[in-house]
Amino acid sequence: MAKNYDFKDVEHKWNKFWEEEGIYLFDNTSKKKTYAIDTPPPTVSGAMHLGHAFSYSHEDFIARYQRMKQKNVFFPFGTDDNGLPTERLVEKLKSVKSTEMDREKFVKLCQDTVTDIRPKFIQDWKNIGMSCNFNQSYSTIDNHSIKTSQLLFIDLHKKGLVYQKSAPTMWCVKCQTAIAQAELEDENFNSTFNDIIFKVGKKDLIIATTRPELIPACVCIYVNPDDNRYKDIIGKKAEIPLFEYKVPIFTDESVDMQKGSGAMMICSYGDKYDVEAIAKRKLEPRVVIEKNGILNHFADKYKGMNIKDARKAILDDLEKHSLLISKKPIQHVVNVHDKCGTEIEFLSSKQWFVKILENKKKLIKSADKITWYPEFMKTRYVNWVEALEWDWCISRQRAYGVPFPIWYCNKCGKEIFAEEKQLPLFPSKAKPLKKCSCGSDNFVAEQDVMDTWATSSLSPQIVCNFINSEEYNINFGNVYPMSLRPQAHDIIRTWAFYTIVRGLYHHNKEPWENIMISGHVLDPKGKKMSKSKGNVVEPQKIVQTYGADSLRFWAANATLGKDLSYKEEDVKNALRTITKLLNASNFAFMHLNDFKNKKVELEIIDKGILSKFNELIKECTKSFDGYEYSKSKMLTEMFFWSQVCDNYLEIAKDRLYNPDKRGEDSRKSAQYVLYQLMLGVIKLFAPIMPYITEEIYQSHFVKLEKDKSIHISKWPEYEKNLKDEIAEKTWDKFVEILSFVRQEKAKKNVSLVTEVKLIITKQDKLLLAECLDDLKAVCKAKEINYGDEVKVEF
RNA sequence: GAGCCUAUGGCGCAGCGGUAGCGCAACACGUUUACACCGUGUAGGUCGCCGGUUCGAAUCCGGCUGGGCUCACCA
Repeated sequence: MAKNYDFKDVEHKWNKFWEEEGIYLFDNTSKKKTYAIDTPPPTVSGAMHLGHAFSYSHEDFIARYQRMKQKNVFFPFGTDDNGLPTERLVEKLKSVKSTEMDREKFVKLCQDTVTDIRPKFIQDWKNIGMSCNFNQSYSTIDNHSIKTSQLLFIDLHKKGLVYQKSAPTMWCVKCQTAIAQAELEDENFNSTFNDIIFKVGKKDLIIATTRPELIPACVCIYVNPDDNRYKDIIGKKAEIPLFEYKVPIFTDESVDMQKGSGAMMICSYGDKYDVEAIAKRKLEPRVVIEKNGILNHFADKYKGMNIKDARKAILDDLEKHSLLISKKPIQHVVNVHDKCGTEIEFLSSKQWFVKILENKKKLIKSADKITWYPEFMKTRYVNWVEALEWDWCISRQRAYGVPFPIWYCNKCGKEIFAEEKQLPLFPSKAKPLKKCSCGSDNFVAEQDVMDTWATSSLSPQIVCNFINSEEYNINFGNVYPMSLRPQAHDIIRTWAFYTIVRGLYHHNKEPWENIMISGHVLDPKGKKMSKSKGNVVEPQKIVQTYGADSLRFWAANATLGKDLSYKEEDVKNALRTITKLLNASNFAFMHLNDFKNKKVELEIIDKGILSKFNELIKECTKSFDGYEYSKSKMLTEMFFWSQVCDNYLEIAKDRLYNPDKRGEDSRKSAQYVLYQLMLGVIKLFAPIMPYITEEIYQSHFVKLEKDKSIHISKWPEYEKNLKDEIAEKTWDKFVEILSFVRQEKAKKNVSLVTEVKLIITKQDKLLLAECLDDLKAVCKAKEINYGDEVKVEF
């Protein structure tokens, strides 16, 4: 059987069984304690990647462990399938451009596409053995989620925690939407640092810039008040090269005299510094870049060019007019949009913001009310919150997302919020229930949609059924706050942070008791996996080749929060353990035909290993309770391999095969221990390797155990009265002598079945008095004699 | 520039105050009635460097160096 273990068949068989039998269903009528997991909804794409397989395995270990601890595990599954990532996916799959399409048609296309690919995408999660409540799966754009998101947006408004403001905001000219600080990424670019001549009267004022295309956006010049070079021009006006208008020259202490020429142009808007300077001086901005990245009338003859072309044209013209002194090549780091890699701009636009900055302290305090695994990840959260400089911009000028439940009065401009009974709502297809206070009933719908994070940050409210829709039948207050948020570390600043914000703002309570952070998967050399490097490993291929248990067994090697290098060898190794489990249980049940699970008088050596196994249970339970599944896995693996297989099975053989010689009682004792050890080991492995453990459980144990599946059976419990120090000591000494004999035989290059004479000390004899027959048999000793030291004679 | 993590046999990792462990790889031997997808054994590390605390440090503290992640700067 072992040789032909067909994991594909086995995995398929048990997946079907679990689903049909409803093994993982969440029972909301149960009196058991609930353990609720705030599962990350993965962004729908073509396929699951290895990083997903890695961290979702980790959370499934915990879910399965808690289920075996007889908790009522609530383990919902959702997908995140709207917003920019989805739009980009649809554009790619369908070869369309949202900006060139009718919005309604594009939205429909998005819905259809996602509906189409979602089942196959979710199948990847089922294939790695996730024990989620797939029957209760949600999407962040289904009606339930839209309603939750809109209702809680209105709640934010009622509480004064959200505001609309027209201000310079971070903007992506490619995606043509505002973005939030959390969506910034750094990228290194080659550029030039250009020294350009501005005229002040007849004098030359040199200004260094990397962004010459923003010269027509310049509204003033800054120099440091202590900078002697520029004392004489302060208060005068500088003439803008090529564009022939003048701007004032101000002093400001924030100017770094060492940088560039010490004089800088303030443009609308080059960066956050510009935004602040223009606001501080109350200057009239000249916003030269339009939302699509094209320069406007402020750019005169460069109007209609994109940023890159304008930069080149302006530099060329400056050079022609001898206004460009130098063009030094530099490499500098620029903020780009994480979704498309485009350099971000600052454009003035009207956006919705959730207040963050005024509540930083409270948000930081929240970190202490949640237990972080591992603890140092809390620091990342705290650092991020401390460093925040912008409120959370949640509006996006995109097509496919949760709409804002808002209209504006065409007469007086007042904003009208939808009423709760209207939700979920598409404002363009509905009207406010009442007239505007100005008497008008002419409204225009808000066109923007919400950022996906504005909805996925409500995953606890969505899955715990805050709004009480029929699709979910969970009482919110009973499940919220949830027990655990599992996620990877890259989204602490987004998902974890935003979920905490929403928890505090809506319920004045942190959303979960615990948060468990996984690391990332690296390639065998410890480098990030990326398509461009060609070092990407697909989890479904691993599942095909080595099985889901092997993939999971490998993933269980990772300690929390730490990255792990992927090595195929390690996955292969998992298969070894699976085979070993099969062989060992086959051996055990060869000898358990007549076994009735009844307690019998145990031999001392059997008491010894049971006592040790009892300690293992204690350690594994402790590890799992602290989310250290890797420790539990390692300890179980070591115990199974070296104590159970290498030693106990060998020791027990004589009694199992020769009851006539050794006595029926000694065989019964071995049977009992064999049964307990094998059952215990597969239970300890069950959260990690659900298929092979179920296979063994169902082929052998289910006859005597009452549980329908190992995954709802009881996690082994530490039993105080099994502790037997003398028996353990006996076991240790026994194994020590056995190892010594093996060593001696290896030295002589003889087979382990070679018969020998064994000499042990009188002290050892005392300790081993009750198991000398076992020792004799397993060492193939013709006789055991006593001397001053342990010896083997051939 | 700042914060966090990290440095342990060839490789991947555990250990986190009591004189180094696991898996892979290597080597030798062994077919032994669960298993050659095997067994037994051997070899291989003064735990990055310097200092401190301690009876005692891979383990705690400080500094340095290297690696990684994150944030900031970005005229």
